[in-house]
Amino acid sequence: MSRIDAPSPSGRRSSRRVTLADVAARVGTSTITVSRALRRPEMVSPALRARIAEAVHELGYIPDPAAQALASQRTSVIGVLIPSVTNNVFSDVLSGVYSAVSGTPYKVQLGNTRYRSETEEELIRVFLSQRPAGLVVAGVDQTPEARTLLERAGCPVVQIMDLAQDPIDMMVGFSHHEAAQAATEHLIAQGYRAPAFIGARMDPRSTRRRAGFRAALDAAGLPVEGHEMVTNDASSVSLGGTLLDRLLAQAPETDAVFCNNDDLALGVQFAALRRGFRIGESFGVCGFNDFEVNAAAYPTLTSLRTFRHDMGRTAMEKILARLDDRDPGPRIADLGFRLMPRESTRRG
Amino acid sequence: MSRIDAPSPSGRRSSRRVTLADVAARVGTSTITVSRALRRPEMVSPALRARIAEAVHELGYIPDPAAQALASQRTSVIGVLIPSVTNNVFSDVLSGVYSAVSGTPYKVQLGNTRYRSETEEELIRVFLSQRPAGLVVAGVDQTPEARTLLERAGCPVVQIMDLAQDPIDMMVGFSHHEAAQAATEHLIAQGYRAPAFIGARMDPRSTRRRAGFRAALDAAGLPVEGHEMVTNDASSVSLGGTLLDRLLAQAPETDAVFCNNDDLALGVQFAALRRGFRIGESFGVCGFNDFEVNAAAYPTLTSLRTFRHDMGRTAMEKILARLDDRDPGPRIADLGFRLMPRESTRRG
DNA sequence: TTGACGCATGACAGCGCTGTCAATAAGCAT
DNA sequence: ATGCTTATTGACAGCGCTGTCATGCGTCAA
Repeated sequence: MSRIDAPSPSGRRSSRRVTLADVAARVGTSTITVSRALRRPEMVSPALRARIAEAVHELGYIPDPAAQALASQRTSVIGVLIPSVTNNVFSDVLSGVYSAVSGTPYKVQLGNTRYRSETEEELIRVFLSQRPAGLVVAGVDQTPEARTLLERAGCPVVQIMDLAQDPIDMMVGFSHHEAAQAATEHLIAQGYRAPAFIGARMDPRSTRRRAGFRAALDAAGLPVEGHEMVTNDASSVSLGGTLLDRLLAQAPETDAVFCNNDDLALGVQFAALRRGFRIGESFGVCGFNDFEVNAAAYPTLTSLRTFRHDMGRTAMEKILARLDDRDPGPRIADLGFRLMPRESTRRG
Repeated sequence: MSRIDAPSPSGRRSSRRVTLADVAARVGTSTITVSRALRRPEMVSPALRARIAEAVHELGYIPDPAAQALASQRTSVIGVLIPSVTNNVFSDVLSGVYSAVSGTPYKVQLGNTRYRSETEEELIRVFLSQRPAGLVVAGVDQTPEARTLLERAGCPVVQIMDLAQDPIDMMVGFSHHEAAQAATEHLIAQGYRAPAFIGARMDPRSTRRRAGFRAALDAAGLPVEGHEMVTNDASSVSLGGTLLDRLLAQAPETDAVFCNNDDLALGVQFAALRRGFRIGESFGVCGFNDFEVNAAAYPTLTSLRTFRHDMGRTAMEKILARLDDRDPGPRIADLGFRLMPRESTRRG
């Protein structure tokens, strides 16, 4: 009984898988040559290569990733660790990731850290056990253990969404501190004299944004004390309104709000409309990220545009470049940000 | 030279992987017993099991998924095929998927079909080549080839987001036709006499929603002709405003709009505020899905709530139940919908 | 006491592929 | 013609794990 005719041991599948051996038998060559024809075509003569390609097509051969991984000690899986799948920020990043990876033989595997570093560390272990081709992690604030694991990963690693001086390997992000500072300076420049900060889900990046807000107030000689309203709860539009209520109870003189993100800013704006505030004139609102809704909102909502899609795409392109032995560019890529002034801070 | 001491052939990794053999050697048992202790603990005596667990912990053993997959002809990967990673509808579904899968040994692998059935079919082939433990696909409108592939997949398959009479295997969704009809009936019941439909990204589910809209108008004896404004472009908030402009140019008598989704509805509402319409009174707006923003919007936005998180979670629970030989419940799960009447259709 | 039975454990092969090294043919300068 | 390099192909083993079947041992009814 030849190996090829043997039924699968478990009998779970009715149709036996088409293997390299089947293709090789059809062409009359060896399995290793078929393998090479598929993975490193330049090593196989054009004539043989064509016959192999034909047989592959006729038989509908698809490589078994598990066997490839086991034999080669590498996979085509690129792991992406993000804190949330519902946060629009990360869906944009993901769309960039997928746009870069589509058309390549690599696959994305997502890990949801839920904003918890223990979960992140655990997921890193799980991913590494798969010998991934590359890894993308959100943020620069990994635990020391996680950092060590990643440094020894033996594959390209990109930290995204933030910047720091000591990349594990590569980094694609922007300065949250500077971006928030620029936003706050805009409020001050527009003449608002009592700007406040509203924040939810105070992760490390949000904390840096608050620091940028404080730096701008300090530089302008404006008081910070009492002009912040933050929570660690998950962000939402309605929470923006809630936090505005609390803020105004605490600091009624507030004439502008810089929000951690656009959801909160939208919620603030809806609540301000209810209160009859003249948004943009006596009351300024600025968001963060600049989602598509901002330009359509009533009034249109000032924000700090971040390049989330580009971050995902660039991170993945750097990994792919390294895997292909091409130049991945600078270790640290600062994608910057851009102030988008709109009606909500127009000042008449 | 013992096998265990042999250097890895490629030398790519500095630290050799901890294998089952290492654990077995430490405990003084065989690899197969260690394997069983981990996968089917009831087959191993408690005493041995405890010593194995200790050795696993001390050595930091993590199984190699590729080797497991190759030997057992099954993986712990559950594939999820969705049309978009940025559409909030699918991020909610995903969060449900991840909530069900977290804590289990299964991993989610995402496929982005980009609303194209050829891409979907190709991804199904790629996923099947990995022998997934289960598969989740969006919609019920697979190509005949895709259907055949999925029927022969040899693993649990769940179609989500929609309902039909002939599930490939299992189905979790709701009736888009009935939901849209209910929304339109609400507009009519509130006294709007010239309701229109606005839609973008007219995929099969959107098309069924339009059919529901038409059915409601027909039943009420109201004209459909000229009261629809649709596009196949991707949906966005600003597009809602654009489509409203076009609609009003075509049918100025329009006194209410039922939108394909909440993004469009929000855009319609913003544009209507700009035009000075009295939203909810002389001009009604109704969305679809009921995102969190709706309840906070100004005015609050009527919508049809769908249970997206639950769809993802239920689909995954059904797969996990089948994998554990538990009862997955009915083949077809109708999660329904719920009208959420708010200010935007209040009628004074 | 004996045979049947179930439980716990082990030996062995092989999943489908690729790394390594060997073999052969072809090309080329001397 | 000779020796050497380059291009093309193949043989073989083994990646780390699990399915299958075999073995040993204690239990229990007859």
